[in-house]
Amino acid sequence: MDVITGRGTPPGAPWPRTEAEARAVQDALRARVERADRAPAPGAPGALVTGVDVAYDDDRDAVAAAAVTLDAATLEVVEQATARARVVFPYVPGLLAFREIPAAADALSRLRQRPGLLVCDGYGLAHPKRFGLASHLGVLTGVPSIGVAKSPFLYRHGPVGEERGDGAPLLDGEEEVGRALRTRAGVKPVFVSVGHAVSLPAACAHVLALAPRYRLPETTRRADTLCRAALRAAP
DNA sequence: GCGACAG
DNA sequence: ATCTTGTCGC
Repeated sequence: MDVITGRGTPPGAPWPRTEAEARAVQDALRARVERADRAPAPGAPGALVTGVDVAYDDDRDAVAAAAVTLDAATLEVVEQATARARVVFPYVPGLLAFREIPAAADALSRLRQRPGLLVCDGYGLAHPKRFGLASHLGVLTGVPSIGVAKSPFLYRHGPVGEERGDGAPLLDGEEEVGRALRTRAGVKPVFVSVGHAVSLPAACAHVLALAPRYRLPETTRRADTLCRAALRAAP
């Protein structure tokens, strides 16, 4: 698919190397997040949903990314791609995108079909600058995106019902920035936030449709397994 | 200034 | 993210 980042670097400007440069990029791109929902309906037959994940080996300075596209209705794999690269940015809370996107965009660019939705590991609008990894990847590709995280990051939430589908607002003070969503009865919830061109209710519906059995969406499970395999594949 | 902090 | 075995439970 077409990724305007080409091999992972935005056109015109080199990838940020310092925290200050990275924060400036977030400030510049945040206005490009679309609010209107143009993602396919959750579980829509034939709709394509792509999970993206990245694995690291800091000792070998290596990263591997994977993009796995599933049919939204059957959750079967339609196509998948991987990419390997060097670590270009350290992990800094709030700047995760600058560490993950170069390799992730490379893997995405190797997909033949453009998906209707991207599912990222981490957050979108639930971010200090309201521009987390999911929003960043959504804006760069133009594809609607959501973020599904495994921990609440900087945010708080009230009690979440014990049944699958129960949820509670993720709050930054008074502002709702996402949702703690139970995908499996009695299991720790996941933390969903809007990335780009998707509403929060729709994002939650997508997550539930993508996670019929396990805590995490099948998209992220598949992408996680694949990028780990790709990392150890080529020493 | 110090601690917390998606992956 | 990653270092790591067995074990409890559906």
